[in-house]
Amino acid sequence: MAADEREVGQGDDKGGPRWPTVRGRHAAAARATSRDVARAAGVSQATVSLVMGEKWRGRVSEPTAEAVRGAARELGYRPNLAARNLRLGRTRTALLVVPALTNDFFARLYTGAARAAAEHGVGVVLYPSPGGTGPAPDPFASARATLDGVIASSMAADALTDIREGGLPLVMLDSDPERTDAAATVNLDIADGMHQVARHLLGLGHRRIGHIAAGIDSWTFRVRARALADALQGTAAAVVRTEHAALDVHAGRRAAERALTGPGPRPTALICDGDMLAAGACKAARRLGLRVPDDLSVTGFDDLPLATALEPELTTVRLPAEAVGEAGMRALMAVLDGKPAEATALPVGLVARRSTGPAAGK
Amino acid sequence: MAADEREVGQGDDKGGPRWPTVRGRHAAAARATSRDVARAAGVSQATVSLVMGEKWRGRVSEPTAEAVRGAARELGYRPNLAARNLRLGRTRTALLVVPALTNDFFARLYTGAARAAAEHGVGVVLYPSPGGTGPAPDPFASARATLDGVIASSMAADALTDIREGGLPLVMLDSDPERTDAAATVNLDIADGMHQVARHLLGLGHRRIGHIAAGIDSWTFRVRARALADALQGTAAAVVRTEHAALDVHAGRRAAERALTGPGPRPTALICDGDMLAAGACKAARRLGLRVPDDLSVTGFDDLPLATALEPELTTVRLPAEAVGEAGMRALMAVLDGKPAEATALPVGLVARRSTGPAAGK
DNA sequence: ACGAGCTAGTTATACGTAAAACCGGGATGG
DNA sequence: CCATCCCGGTTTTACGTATAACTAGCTCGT
Repeated sequence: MAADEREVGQGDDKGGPRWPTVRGRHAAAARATSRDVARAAGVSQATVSLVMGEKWRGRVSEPTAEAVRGAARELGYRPNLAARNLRLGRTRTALLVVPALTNDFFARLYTGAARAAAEHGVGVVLYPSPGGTGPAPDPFASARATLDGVIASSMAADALTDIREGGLPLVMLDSDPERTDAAATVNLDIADGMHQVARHLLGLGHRRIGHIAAGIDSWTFRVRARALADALQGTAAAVVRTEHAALDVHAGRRAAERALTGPGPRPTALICDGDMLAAGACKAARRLGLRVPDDLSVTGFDDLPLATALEPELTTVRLPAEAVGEAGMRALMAVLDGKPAEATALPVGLVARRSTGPAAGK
Repeated sequence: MAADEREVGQGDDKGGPRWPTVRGRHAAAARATSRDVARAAGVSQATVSLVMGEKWRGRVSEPTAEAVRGAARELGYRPNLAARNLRLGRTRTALLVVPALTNDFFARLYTGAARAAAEHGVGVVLYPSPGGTGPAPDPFASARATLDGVIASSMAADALTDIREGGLPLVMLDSDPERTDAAATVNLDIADGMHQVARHLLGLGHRRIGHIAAGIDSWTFRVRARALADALQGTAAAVVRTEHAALDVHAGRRAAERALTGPGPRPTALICDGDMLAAGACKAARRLGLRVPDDLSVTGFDDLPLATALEPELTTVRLPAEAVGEAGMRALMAVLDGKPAEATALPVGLVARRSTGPAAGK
């Protein structure tokens, strides 16, 4: 075939119209195509596709297949994924939307999602929704690949409307299961986690509890406040103080100082919506001359590496972030396979360490 | 054209061979193509392409362009990126290879790279090289997109050989600038950082120094050890003890215990190759009844959020991780624009906090 | 002996986009 | 008054792959 006589990456030599080569300036030395491999192996391009696609059993003889593989190796052939994606109409790529990776929870979530994806032969593209400044482009353009589906954390709220418009199968993480149009949801049983914290502190005799809450309007934090109230309902204990803070140590310290120095009786325990906040609360206690856990018990949420780096080590609620990512990816795979939507809730567990103790002055 | 008469997502009606639709099972309700938009707007597909590509000035009249935009909006048209990538032979996508995102340094590095990429209208795909178990697929397959270039941390060593074979423009981060085939390199001035640490401790009167080193064979850690030796050369101080540890709190604590309880005179200061290790060292000190910084000074490396969460706050070397990511991405963009390769070195700075103090028993 | 079935391939599309080349017709210039 | 240029498009083609449909040659059962 005339078209097959051309050199790798060169235009053909017919008299027809010539197009300048529109490759990137660094075209990686004109990659070999399946046609180049075919020519080198003396077979048709279709045969190369068959062999490379592992679908050649009973279609191509072993010697021919080996010749193709040899030629491919020789030429350093790698299939052009853009072409494959176009042909197949699917990319085996999922988009993961999270607020920020510098938050360890989401980094772990990504890790789990990536692992589950790899098991399915799927890639993961990230869209860290730009909460701060910076350009906030179309998530789909930002993820420069066509996508098969999307997994989104409800905390990446600012990107969600764009994403719904994408019309792709969507798995929501940590979102209100009551009111979501997602194909599936994966949640943590945050309410149970908060109940465990409350029971733990009640058992230690605490009656006056402070809540250092995340100053973020997100389902998971609303659930925590409600669950805490529920758990203390009908007991001798109560939330005597609630302070809101951004999710970092500094903000946590200041919120804890407010909680500990405000009017009324001082809490004997602080429940914090995150380990960072708890670390801040510990610093606040130290500043105020309170010992943890003797004078003040502190609990966190997340079980970051930080929790065991602190002194005393933090009593906290372990959130299985990787499991969330894995479950989310598996749910997406199920949806893509046409299986019915599901709402998964993963258990969380209190990890009692040394930052909680019997209530002081009981 | 007969081909233009077809319904969205349907095959044409000619008598020719019919192929079953090979789209994903969840084909997102058969997305509109540029041809559909063209038909709706009463123009040719080429015109749609012109208008959507923002290259229509002087080629398409304003009313026509507006009609196209209207039709596109109406149909929810989004260009098929796989097709665009195939056509253009470039994807505006870069691959970032890092060891793990759960390491805050690399999470920040990613953040910076993603920001710089967004400024160039480029997307970033991650390949967290699987240091542990799990499937370790071809990085290029894992990133299910064709790529314009690669940015790789030298710490993701296990993936590097595959990557070089990809033949893509490569920017190396934190790698030996002497011996790399990368198109550009971005490094931190780690040696200077270690010199600053050494000077700081020398100034505080420390003479016996322990080094809690990362048990990872990577350029950055080799540089640290060498720089530390250099800095102490010709002074009254010396490294009296070196212990290696994995980069986590627990390993750090055990290494520090070895360093503090081993034979010979006890170090009065521990220089740690990471904040996690330093946190472990602080725990070791507490276990051994040593006060930080009164009895033992401890320094870290990284300046993680952890550094200010600890008590006392950690003296450490701030590594501008985001700047590394940004510089790496900018270097890649420059390489792709055909600009000459460069070797960038970014400054690092000591942050003196409370975990270091005058040498005990001087 | 001969058609059916199998083997080992080949041929012919089509995916959706970008853009070079082409083209009708009105304005313009000499 | 005719050649030229510009405007506003259209036609055509190629990117590289996957796969349905076709086919030549061979085997085998009856």
